[in-house]
Amino acid sequence: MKNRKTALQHIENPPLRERVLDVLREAIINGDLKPGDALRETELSESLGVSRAPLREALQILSTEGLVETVPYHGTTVRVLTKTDIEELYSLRSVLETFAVRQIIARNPPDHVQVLYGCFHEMLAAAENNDLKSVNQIDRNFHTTLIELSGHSLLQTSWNVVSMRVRQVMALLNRRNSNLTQIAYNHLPIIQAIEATHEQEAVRLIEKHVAASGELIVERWQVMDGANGT
Amino acid sequence: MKNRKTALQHIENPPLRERVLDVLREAIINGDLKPGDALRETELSESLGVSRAPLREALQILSTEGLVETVPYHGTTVRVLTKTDIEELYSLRSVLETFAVRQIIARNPPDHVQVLYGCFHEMLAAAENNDLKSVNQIDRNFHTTLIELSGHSLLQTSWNVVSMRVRQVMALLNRRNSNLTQIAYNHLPIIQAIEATHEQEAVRLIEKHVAASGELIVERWQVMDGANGT
DNA sequence: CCTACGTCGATTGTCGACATTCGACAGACG
DNA sequence: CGTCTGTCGAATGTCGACAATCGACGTAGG
Repeated sequence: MKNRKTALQHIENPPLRERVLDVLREAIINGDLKPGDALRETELSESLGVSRAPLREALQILSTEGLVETVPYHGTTVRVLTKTDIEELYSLRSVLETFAVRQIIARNPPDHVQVLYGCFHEMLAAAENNDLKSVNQIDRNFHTTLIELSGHSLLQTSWNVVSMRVRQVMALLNRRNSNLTQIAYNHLPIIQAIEATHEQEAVRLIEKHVAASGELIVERWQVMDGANGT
Repeated sequence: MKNRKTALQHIENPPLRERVLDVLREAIINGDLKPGDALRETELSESLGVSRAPLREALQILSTEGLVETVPYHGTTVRVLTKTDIEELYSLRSVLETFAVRQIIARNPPDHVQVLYGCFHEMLAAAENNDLKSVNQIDRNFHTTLIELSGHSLLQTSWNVVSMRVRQVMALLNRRNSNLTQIAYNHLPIIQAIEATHEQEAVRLIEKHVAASGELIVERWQVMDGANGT
């Protein structure tokens, strides 16, 4: 029985709370649950077919992740995003990704750039097929990979929170009619700068990349938010 | 009844889970609960005099905060800190504080430096009284104030996690026999650089300040960890 | 008609009991 | 004697029911 070659897939048995958590997170991130929506415990637990206990635990986690807002004795709602929230989101994202890039260059590990090039080529292929959904997914994957390659687990934890909120924002305003191939090629110089271990250049490019993305979002947000504010 | 002048204190009525959370957090941060200690639900709920439901919710939150580690069906333990954890902790802390300082200088709001000077003078007074406990508390307060003054609520959220772990580490190796007055004066140039809006200088000083603090901790950690590792 | 109070309903908070999981020990088998 | 298997116990996971809380509505009083 020892050292069996055929690596059988490990069977997971996650507690209910994990399943519930994933379902709710996806729903929020995909925009099925929109900001401001009330998450009533009784209602949700019935429609999910679980009791309130694991549901509440899932909501707790979502709350600390910042995807929902819980007011004691008053319930839980999907977090409403303001313009300030988005600005903060992208500015912190820039800080974290910048740090990741610096770490990658400092550790300069072997064949890590290859993984990034792999992402790039995938993205390019998807872009040429005009496959918006895939491009978005690979784009996320690229940035998450950047964080992972830093080898900094605490950074990764912080990133998860930021990353999920970015996904939520993106889902609420899916970038249509953009030049996908252009988006893909935007990532190339970043990879090259990392490969060449040009820290300053890489940092500059990442900051520009994230800032551009953020400004695009904030711009569209203004339109969506409509006529509130001065 | 309207516009009553005497500002009566608002009476809080936090759910049990909040109380439990605070108690456990304090216990971990203060070192009453040491890394590796098992947090058995039945045991804890009885000694705290609450049922397992609010206790579990508190543990969930501590888990996402990274203070404890929960393995499904196996229980919760106080997170064990490795040397790598501490290095990561202080490197991320440096990134976040640096960002905060840049934000403060960029927004350059009125009389914010005064608050920092206030912290400094308090710390100096405590240091001259050789009051280690107060110095530590004011030191924490100084850095938290720095984050708050950035006006970046998302940064504040991320900071909380880092901050609590730093407290935990500090409690496990309380810095004895240090020159308290020296510690206090270390903060002065940072405030001055912020006041003069010298961004580069301020960033440099903060990085140095945090790095020095981190190295001191890691050094002592080596000793405590004893004879494990090569 | 307006204000202030009391009541109601809906929702969250808390509890104790039961079900499930998993490691560890002990015993049977080769 | 070593290995495998079955059982047991202690812990977590889940559930349904009850209690506490708070806003909103309706009503009595001025």
